[in-house]
Amino acid sequence: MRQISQYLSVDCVLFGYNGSELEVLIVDRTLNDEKSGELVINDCTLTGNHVYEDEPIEEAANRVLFDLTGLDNVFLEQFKTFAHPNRLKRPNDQLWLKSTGRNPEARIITVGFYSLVATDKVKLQWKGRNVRWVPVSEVGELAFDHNLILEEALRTLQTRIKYEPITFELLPDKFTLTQLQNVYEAIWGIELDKRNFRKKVARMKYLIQLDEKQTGVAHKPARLYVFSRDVYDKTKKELFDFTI
Amino acid sequence: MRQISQYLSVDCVLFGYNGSELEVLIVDRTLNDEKSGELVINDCTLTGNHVYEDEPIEEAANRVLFDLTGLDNVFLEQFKTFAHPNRLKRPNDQLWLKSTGRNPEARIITVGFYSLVATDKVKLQWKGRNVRWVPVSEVGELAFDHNLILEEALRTLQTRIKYEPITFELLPDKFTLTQLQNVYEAIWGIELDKRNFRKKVARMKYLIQLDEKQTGVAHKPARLYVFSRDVYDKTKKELFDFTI
DNA sequence: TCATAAAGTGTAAAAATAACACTAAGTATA
DNA sequence: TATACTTAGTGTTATTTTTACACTTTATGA
Repeated sequence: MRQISQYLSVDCVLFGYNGSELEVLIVDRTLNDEKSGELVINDCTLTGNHVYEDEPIEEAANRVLFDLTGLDNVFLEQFKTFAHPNRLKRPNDQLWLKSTGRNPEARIITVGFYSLVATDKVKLQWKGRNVRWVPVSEVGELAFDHNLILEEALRTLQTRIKYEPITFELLPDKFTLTQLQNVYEAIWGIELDKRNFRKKVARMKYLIQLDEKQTGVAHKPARLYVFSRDVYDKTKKELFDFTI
Repeated sequence: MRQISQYLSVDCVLFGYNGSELEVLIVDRTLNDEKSGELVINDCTLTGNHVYEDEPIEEAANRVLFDLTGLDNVFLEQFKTFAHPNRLKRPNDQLWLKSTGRNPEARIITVGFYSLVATDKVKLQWKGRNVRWVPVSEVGELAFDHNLILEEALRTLQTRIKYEPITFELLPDKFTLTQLQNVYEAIWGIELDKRNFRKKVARMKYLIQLDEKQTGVAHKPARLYVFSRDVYDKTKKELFDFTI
């Protein structure tokens, strides 16, 4: 077995929620011709970066996230690795690899992570590149194999929220039950019954009702809730059910 | 960004079922000193292999599986990637890397797959190395970070069988309900109520009762069942439930 | 004070879960 | 050939969960 030519990177699919739709963080990728200055590449990618030598991949993913959002200790989970030898063989991707000094023949292994962030906690910034939230339903063609990566991340998210209380990560610390319901609806792309939804979450002990209400809304203000990780950690063993 | 020194491999956690316990395929790793002939390494690993240049990782995983079992089209799923820079820094692992001509300083990225095979369909063989089924509960210390990989694979399996009908992969084509129940019990390490279990599986349309019975057993013979992938594929959209 | 807008609430029928013990049907053997 | 052995196979009841469905409450703003 000989050493093969390859690189290691992480891609972070950052999901956000704008109050009505599920969004994902997208970065512009532009390249100007060295001589003519002409714009030769102008498309979009997910957020990602290479992994430093001797850097664990989880650390690399956290670094990408921190550089983008200034946030630390954010929900971040590895979901799949993409390493097909042809994943970056489209002309623009080859051009891009060359322009950044990489061997375009090499395999680039990327480990996919997804992350959930409450957009109101975040001020975006990234090395002067244009970063922005885009509704998942409006994401067009992305560079590399990033459409595939986004699809897989979304599928993972849709499944994961059925069994794990991670939707809170997309909301402000204090939120209303309607907001919580909206998050599920946005991720699954379906509508849920309000009364049945509330009956269900009423069973979640880790959802704590506050003595506070919404303010500044032109209608009956809603009660606010918080997610208690403590209560969740204490009770999650009981929650394990043997559904087959 | 410069090219870093690293390798890409796959590790396949092959789960089997022996009729009462969940088993995993384990390989001996031995190394003799070149001069003295003395046995310097004698431990065990999961089954895995490097990924060829230009080979997709799924293909590499299938290749490992095929070389071991002669089986093709077996259930095989990627579950996690392990790439910590120190994952192979124990003395025996360093020795092993050197002896196989690899730079022991390099990072070895391994993509973990797990697979379910009905042990009665399999005749083991692997490049003259000693391969054998070991009950998961009896697996001792493994080389590399393979105990961690096994743990993660098992955790994934325990979760996955709650929501997806993959336990059939561990059984002969025709199986009894008791055998099916035993598989769940072996994977979860708990006992289930027979009557309640049967009520539950009775709702699975893709579980087809045959007009056949067990033979050669010294007691009332059980009805045989098969899993119908066709029926499953047709109904699985309906099965998507919005449990939160 | 009235219009507007979302919050918040209950019931009944159907389905799923959980706990629990005996009879049936083969083989083996005395 | 009768009996022992062993696992297969089955039903009920109480509780919980799910599903479908519509009106009242409470704040703001005009």
